[in-house]
Amino acid sequence: MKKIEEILYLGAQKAIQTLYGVESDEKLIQLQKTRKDFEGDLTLVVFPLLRVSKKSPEQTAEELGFWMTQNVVEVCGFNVVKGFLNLEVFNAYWTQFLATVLDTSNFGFAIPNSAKPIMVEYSSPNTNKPLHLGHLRNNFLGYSVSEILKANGHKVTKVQIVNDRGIHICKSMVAWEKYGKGETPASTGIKGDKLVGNYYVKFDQIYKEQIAELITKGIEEEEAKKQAPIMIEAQEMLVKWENNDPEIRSLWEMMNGWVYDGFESTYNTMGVDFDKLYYESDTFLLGKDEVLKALDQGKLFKKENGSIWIDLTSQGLDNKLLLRGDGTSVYITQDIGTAIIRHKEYNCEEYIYVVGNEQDYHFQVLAKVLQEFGFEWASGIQHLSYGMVDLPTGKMKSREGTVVDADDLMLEMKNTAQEISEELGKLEGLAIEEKDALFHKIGMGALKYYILKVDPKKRMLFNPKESVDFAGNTGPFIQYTYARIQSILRKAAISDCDFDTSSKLNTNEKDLVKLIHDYPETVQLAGVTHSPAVIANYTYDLVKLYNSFYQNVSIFNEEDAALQMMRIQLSAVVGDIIKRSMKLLGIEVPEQM
RNA sequence: GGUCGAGUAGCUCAGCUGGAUAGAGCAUCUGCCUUCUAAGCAGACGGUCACAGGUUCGAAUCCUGUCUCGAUCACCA
Repeated sequence: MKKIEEILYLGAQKAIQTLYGVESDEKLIQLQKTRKDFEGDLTLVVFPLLRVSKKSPEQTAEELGFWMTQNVVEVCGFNVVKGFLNLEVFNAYWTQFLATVLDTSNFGFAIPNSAKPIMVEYSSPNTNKPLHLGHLRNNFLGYSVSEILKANGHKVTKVQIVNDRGIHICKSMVAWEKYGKGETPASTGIKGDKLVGNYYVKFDQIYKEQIAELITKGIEEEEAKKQAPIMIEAQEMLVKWENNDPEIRSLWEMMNGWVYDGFESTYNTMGVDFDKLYYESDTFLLGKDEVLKALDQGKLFKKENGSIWIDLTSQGLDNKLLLRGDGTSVYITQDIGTAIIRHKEYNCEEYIYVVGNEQDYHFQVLAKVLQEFGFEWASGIQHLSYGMVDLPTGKMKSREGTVVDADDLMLEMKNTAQEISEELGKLEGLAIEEKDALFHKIGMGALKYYILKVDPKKRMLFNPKESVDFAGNTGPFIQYTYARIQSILRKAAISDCDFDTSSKLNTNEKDLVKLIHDYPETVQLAGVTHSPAVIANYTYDLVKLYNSFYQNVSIFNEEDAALQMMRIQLSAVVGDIIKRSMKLLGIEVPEQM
């Protein structure tokens, strides 16, 4: 079925040709949705046409409106307000469109695997401390963008790079060795990532004490930081690690293992997953090799102290260090190796890195470096740069203990969902496990929606009070509407009933159908802009409209059977779109709440 | 200081490649449950779209400058 925009565009083109003898293009024919306050469905802005018509705006609009009403079947009327030609579309177009949607599965989505393969990297935590609120935004974004790209027909591979090596994990290891007394997650009942995180904090504590002590002995602060014994131990441990010291390696493996167990449980609660995990410890050596190779090829330069650099000043960037003087690798070295391995293994056309905007410069450099190295596919590297999550009190700071733990937050959301649900008391007939699953759905729905409805690139404020709000523009509001629709569908028990396209749509219904009409474009827009917020906002608009319809129009009291069926089918379509849209956000939707 | 991003209602956010009187939610205030789930609906109140210029039939949107905030410019990750 041809879209009405296209039909009207072609109609307008013909009208202009006939009336003014001119070929027209997108610049001249500007169609847009008619604003709420005016009669009509679509509006042609005639200002750009005045040059051609050589008449007043009103007169031009009148002429075009008249011509189109006569010659375009779908147009049944028009009105003119200033330079705006408001066109009215026949009811039958909308009802037929609705019937088509009913016959289409996954309306608005592209055919799976019909578009270029894309890899999405997200999450990518350090293994020295637990996940927090910032990681939640990252994970929700990464997962959702992957789903949205799939809906746009892309074959998507979800990956993460685990930053499992480096000085940070050595710090936790040193502290555990010295003060851990053999504690394990099993012996303490503490979640693995939390336990390791505790020792990271412990390290910092001791480190500070030692610095203070050295300073009282008259040593400068700068120097004290270098001399603190526990820091020296950590650095020695890192060297041992790089030299494959078996004891250190097994301690490292054990403690990382604890962290992975902890992370797995957190990812589970979050409802995110990965097709493939990469570990920095596996990829950094390749990165080193590639850098040395490029040095041989004369693409890099070496300083006296042996450090290796790339000159990107011709590209508007600076000189960038790729390998330290002592031959050890830096952060970007590893990213170079990882990128190359990934491309070998998956040969994608686009690589999306979901990483905070604090690393904008890093990814600019990474793409340039890989291109300098001769990897053409590096032009497909894209940084999905998202803004930081702030608290009402300001930035999250681990030193000030204002970091919001991911596990704690998710549990709190679920508990709030439970409190509110039980207060409302609509859950009779649900088993305990079903209720528990429901509270999880609602709690996570609230949290994910709260975070994803904001444009990714913008910094966002996380207000704990607002986030547990379940009314208004929230996830639970959308879930609630879905549950309402399911209640209707259960009662109606629709079979594959014929749909009568002669039913006259009222304002509520037509508004809904028009919005449904926009769904495919919305999914595409979310895909090209990598923005779940586009889906979230669309869904909210749809749900708002539906609730208005629901409240103003009775379905089961309708005597006209065809009309009643149309309303039920309309509800079914809305429910289906809500469900699939929420799935794009990683949010589940309940049958009852 | 250089580079990048942001600034829209008291608060949190929408506003696509320029179009009509700038929209939601929260908060405050009014109504609506004997009818398909009131986590809802209908309404009121609330704006110098940071500021100043420019481009044009028309600017929250594009350009220039200024101000404010954030990020970044490490042999950190």
